[in-house]
Amino acid sequence: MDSKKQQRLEAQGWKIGDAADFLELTPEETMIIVMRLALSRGLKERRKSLMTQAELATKISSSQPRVAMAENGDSSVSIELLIRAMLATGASPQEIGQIIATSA
Amino acid sequence: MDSKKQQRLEAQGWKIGDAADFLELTPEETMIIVMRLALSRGLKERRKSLMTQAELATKISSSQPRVAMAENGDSSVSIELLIRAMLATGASPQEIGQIIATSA
DNA sequence: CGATAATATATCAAATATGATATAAAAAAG
DNA sequence: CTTTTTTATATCATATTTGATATATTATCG
Repeated sequence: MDSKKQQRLEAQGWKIGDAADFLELTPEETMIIVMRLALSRGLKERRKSLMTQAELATKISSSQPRVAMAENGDSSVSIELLIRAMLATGASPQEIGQIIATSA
Repeated sequence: MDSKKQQRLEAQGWKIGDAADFLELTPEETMIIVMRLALSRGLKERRKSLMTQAELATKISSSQPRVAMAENGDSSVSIELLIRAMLATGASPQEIGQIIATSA
């Protein structure tokens, strides 16, 4: 992994490093992170074609900055908020399940 | 409820529906709750054949009471903890995604 | 270009989720 | 039935997640 991407991930609160550091993550921890990133990406893709971050924020009684953090994979955003946001874009449980199923 | 009784009640001005209607939940709120319950059930099923609640708690650095709450669909348990617990029972992201996809 | 809209980053108090602990209740074993 | 194990419920201090706000940065458009 190049150091710029690493710096970005660490700035977002993730514990990502080189191969040795990476071993400190259990497979389960890695799977959770990958699921969250998959949901983030899916959210950004869906939302962009439908509405602004501010509009989505209103739909889920949240704020534009939090939607931005959700789409950027910030570690302070819960999986539940990611799912709530996905649903607010019209995503079905099937689509959400598919994203999780194919994330790792 | 049989439809005759419902018709009688509605004729009297009552709005009869299911639990979601009664609680005035949006479709999205309902979906989230159903997802959580599906994960709870899946967790309980998987865990029971493999280990005790106390053993699972240790695996996810949690406590037996919290695992009990997770399996009983307590609202104070996050979707993330449910997923972490599922993974600790050996469930794959595919299986977890499948549970979510088919929940609603 | 300059203006306007959209998105990203930082901070914060309040709400929610957390593991731990004690212990009650229920189930299983003997 | 009695003991032992397992699961459920209650409480609590701590940690995390939250929406709100201010504002910086970036994209869009005229």
